[in-house]
Amino acid sequence: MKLAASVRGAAHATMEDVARLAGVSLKSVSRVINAEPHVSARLRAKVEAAIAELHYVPDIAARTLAGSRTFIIGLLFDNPSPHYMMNIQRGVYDACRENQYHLRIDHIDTTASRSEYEAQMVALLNNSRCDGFVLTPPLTDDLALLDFFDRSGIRYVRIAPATVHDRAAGIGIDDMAAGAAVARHLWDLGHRRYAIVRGIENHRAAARRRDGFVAELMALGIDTAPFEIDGNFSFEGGIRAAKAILNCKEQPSAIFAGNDDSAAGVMAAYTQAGLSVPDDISVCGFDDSWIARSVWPYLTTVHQPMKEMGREAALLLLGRDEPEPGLREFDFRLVIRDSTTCPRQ
Amino acid sequence: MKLAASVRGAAHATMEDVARLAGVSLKSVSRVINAEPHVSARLRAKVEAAIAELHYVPDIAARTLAGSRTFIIGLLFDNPSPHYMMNIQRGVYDACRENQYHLRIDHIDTTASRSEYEAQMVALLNNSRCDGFVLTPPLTDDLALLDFFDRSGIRYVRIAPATVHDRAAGIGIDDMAAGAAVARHLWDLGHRRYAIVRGIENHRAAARRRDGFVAELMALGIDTAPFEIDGNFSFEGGIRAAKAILNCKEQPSAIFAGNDDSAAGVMAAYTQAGLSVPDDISVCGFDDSWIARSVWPYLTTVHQPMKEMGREAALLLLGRDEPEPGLREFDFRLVIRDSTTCPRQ
DNA sequence: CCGCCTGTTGTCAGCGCTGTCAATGCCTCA
DNA sequence: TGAGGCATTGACAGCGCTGACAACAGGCGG
Repeated sequence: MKLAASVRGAAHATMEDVARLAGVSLKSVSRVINAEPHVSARLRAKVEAAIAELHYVPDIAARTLAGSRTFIIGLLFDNPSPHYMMNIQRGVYDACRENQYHLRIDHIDTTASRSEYEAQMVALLNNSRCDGFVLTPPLTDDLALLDFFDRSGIRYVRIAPATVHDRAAGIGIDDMAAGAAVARHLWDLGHRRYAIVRGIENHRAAARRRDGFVAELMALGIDTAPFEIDGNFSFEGGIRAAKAILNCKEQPSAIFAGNDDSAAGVMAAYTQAGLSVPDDISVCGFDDSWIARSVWPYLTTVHQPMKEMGREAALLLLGRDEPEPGLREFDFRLVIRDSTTCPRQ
Repeated sequence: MKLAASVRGAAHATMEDVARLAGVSLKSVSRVINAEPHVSARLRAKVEAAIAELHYVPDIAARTLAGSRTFIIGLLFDNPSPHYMMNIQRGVYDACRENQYHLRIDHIDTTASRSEYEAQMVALLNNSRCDGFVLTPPLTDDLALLDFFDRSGIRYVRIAPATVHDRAAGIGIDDMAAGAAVARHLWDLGHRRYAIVRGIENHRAAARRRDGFVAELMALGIDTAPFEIDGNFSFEGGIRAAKAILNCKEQPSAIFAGNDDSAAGVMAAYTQAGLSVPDDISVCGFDDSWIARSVWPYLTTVHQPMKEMGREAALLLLGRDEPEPGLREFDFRLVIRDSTTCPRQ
């Protein structure tokens, strides 16, 4: 019975089995598997037929040992929002699995002292080598880390890079435009007084969204600059920020938060203060993460295809050759739900 | 410079280097690394000194290829709550990393038809072998899956098993007692009318919490059985459940939800209906996941040390020998926050 | 004093694949 | 027609480790 056979560790087919069946050399099978050049169509066809017939799957351990690749991709993060990371992780993970790669997840603490920071990087590499790293914000724009990787000859792909796009491959959305889209949505609703809840300090992409938001507002003809305050990308940070906003003399009618977690915190604080979202205050988040639909009212936010972005990042690293530098831009989408509406008269 | 040397893929020390430095055979080094018996203390000390001096780290690929272990642990899930999974994953992941193991995450759809279901299991194993699986609910109590693993001679550890504890190792809390603790908390607050928002149907541990909750209420002398309705462990499910509860003739003053996500949904629906949590309705969740502190009011819930449980599960699988059957019980903790209070007069 | 047993250490052949280098066949151009 | 060049294929030596088995030492009873 097939099932039983495939299950009990019963002799998986090896490359040698394939070579024998196809009547070619071991090396030729290897060439086909690795899509190397200089392989005739006829040979390739024979080998592929044999592979299919035997259900052959290459052994990663042997490939790693013999070759120079590790078949591991690293995902590096230092982001307080688990929702955000989870979506990216899912995409990276899927791409890895489909290609017989493993995923390694590592945390780097960017707030550590300089020397501790370097120690973390060295430990990262000593611990176990990998074929490339996917960098998420704020690591994406951490020049020290990029320098370190460049010096070490280690490949990486940056998610949501805000600076030096010519430096390795990047995946992102047009953050300025996304911020502008939020501004237009709120402006069209009739809002004229705004507050901004910022992200974490070194998250450059979040800063660009804020810039796009403000620039669009200026273009639209706003008369008072938005009140700005840090929100730390967290629910607690959002609560603190909202309390600060509630203490302002001039109350805004709309708030743009750096991510969904802090937006949820803002909504909670307003609700707690006896005010209604969206009737008393419109709130807009960013990311369209899980939490955007785990709060009431459902959050108006900007959807980023995080999973697809993570997937693309991994795919770039999977190839044998250095991914082209430059930014791969994905589409964002303003998702209008229940947390934004027209301001009270 | 040390850093540069360790970084540029510069000849990692191999077992042979260690053997030479320690003046012993290759095999002896291998024995020390694998903690095999029949190694004298003196030899072990020499080898360990050499390992430390060379910063030697065994090569997983070589170990996998030569030996019978894969150094991969699989985490299997089919749970709609990402928060829950994330915490477990973190624990499993940490344990793997510390021990130079890899983590593989796989999804099994338990709602698929019987034949599709079997196909999923076979694919699981064909795809890439691993040294053992960590099973999370509802997979934990899926007898078909357990049978399949037993037949295939594959090791596994069950998280939150509700049945057949003698069948392989299990990790969990005393779910009956946890449900009872919630009952007592609500009862002491003065509540006498309850509703229960159930989890997903095949999640046996959730059913046991519900049983413990009801049993304790009976013991305490409740006169009306709680109204029960499914909540699907999701925010949306919680909203639907709350709407159904709001349609009841007899309104409860307290609701016990199967997990935090559905509890958050319940709170949102009540708030939306113009009612106040906790003044009009007390709500208690389960798990103490991220969302419990990402909603307002902060959720009263039961804390399970999910990360530690995941960690322990992985550790059991890491050893060379079959983990002892039986349940390892962890402590839960009722976390009283803001979503529960005394009922209105 | 010998043989046997237990505990300890070593030898060696691969695990399944890739990189290097060599061999082969075929085409082009002089 | 022959030399040179390129495309295609193959032979073979490991990668770093473990499993099977051999070898050796010291302690014991007879």
